[in-house]
Amino acid sequence: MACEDMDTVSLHCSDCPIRHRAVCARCETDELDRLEEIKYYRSFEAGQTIIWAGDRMDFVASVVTGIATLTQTLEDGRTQMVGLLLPSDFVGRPGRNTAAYNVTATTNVMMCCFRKKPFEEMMERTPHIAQRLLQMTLDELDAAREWMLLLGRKTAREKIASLLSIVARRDASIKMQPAQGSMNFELPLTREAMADYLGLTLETVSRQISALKRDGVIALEGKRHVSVPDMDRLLSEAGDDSDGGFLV
Amino acid sequence: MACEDMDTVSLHCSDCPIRHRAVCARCETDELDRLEEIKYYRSFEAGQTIIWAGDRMDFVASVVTGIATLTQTLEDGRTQMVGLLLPSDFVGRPGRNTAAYNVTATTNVMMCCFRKKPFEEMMERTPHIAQRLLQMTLDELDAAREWMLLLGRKTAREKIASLLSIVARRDASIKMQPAQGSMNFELPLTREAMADYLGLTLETVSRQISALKRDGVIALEGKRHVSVPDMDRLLSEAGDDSDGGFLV
DNA sequence: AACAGAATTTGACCCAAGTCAAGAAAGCTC
DNA sequence: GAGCTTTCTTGACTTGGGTCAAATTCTGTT
Repeated sequence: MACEDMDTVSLHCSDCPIRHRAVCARCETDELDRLEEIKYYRSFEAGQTIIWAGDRMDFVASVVTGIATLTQTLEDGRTQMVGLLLPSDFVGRPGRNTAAYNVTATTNVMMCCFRKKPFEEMMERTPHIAQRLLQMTLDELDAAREWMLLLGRKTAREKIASLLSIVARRDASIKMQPAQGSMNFELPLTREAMADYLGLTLETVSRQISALKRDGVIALEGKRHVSVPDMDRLLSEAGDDSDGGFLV
Repeated sequence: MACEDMDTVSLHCSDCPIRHRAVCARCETDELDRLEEIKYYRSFEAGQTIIWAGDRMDFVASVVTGIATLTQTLEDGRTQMVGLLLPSDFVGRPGRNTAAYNVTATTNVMMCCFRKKPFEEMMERTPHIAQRLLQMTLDELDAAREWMLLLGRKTAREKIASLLSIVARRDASIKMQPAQGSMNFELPLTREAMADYLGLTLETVSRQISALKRDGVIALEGKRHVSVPDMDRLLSEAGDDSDGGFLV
């Protein structure tokens, strides 16, 4: 009935370099053409706001390349990141037509957009799409809850170690490698964005990164390239019960 | 195609005093009988753990009466609440068979459970159920993100004011009344549970409640009954941009 | 009504992270 | 490569909320 490996087999647009995780292709091959019809591309420069909270949203989209963030803000300007969008991540909410969060490009971003109305109609015709979206949303909810534990109960050092291991894990999964032993990767976020992610100030982020470097947990080449000699050490600094049910 | 007011019309089990928000009844009346077949009730005493993180989960459920919490814990015992389950809230994750969080009854709790396998089969036959669950999960995700803003960026006083206004709003919606003007309600949580919700210690919770009382924002009768002379005042203390897109 | 145990409040003290401020380093453009 | 701007680091100081400890109030129970 359902596709056997829904998690790995996804819709591959003919001209997108990524596989959109939203849709399972094997089960719904006859829907591919329709999806092609309603899609279009938009690109954004680093720093540009893609969507303002409260804006009318007439599309849903997949991130093709680059990194974007979801943020929320209090009147006095305090801001909290509530989502980090990497390539293949899904943006938008079927069944709602105004955006709830600011979406900002932190690097140059290419998005593959689908007009919302036809996408929703397609969801009604092809139940597996709704089921797949439900899976993805549940995964995001788990990620949000892990993030809540981080925000509410972890120390600054643990927060930084957690963020580094999350980025390392995502990076490894893109390269199709296991996240263990020694690793290097690029930090795709400024210190300020990291602070907004972690509920800290950028000064504290900087200090804790320096401390982890001083203690030999990580090494830096330039400001953005991180190498981790021992992932297990980093994970234990993060305070997680190693099993790794973690994400975004 | 879809039911017009999916949010208000929900499945009403013949002998449950609540309407389960998971399923739209108007569209799927012929499925009611099947749902009756696979359901059963379980009750739990205050303080009892309903599900341990990592346990095998062979059911999904609706809370019928009482209050339960989802919590996550670090090895050293620091705990963070990541979900608050009030009557009509849904527990469990179709497509996953181990629990990710501890579920604990904070009051006596009655749950209406559905065996997972048949429930999932029903989801495949009746697409609207998956769509309804998707809506609910997206709502929960929004709530989680609002909660992240609270955990990451609000002061202790703002956190308390936010929690009180959330409880007030939920309480009002149960009583089918608007959440404005002056209100009274019961606090269904201990100071410790509030602390776990807010990422604080119970001492800080107590101090901030005393401060809000001293400043006339709230009044207490006993330890648990709260009256709010002016909801607008409370909301402004909470730091939200009044519009009220808030929840759980 | 008297006791026991839990929940809550309050006080005194401390420290992790915030604030403010000054430099240093890394990217830019011309 | 000189002169920008932006990003990052580091220092000095402050403070909000944590910790530890001791009342106080609430809830039963007998």
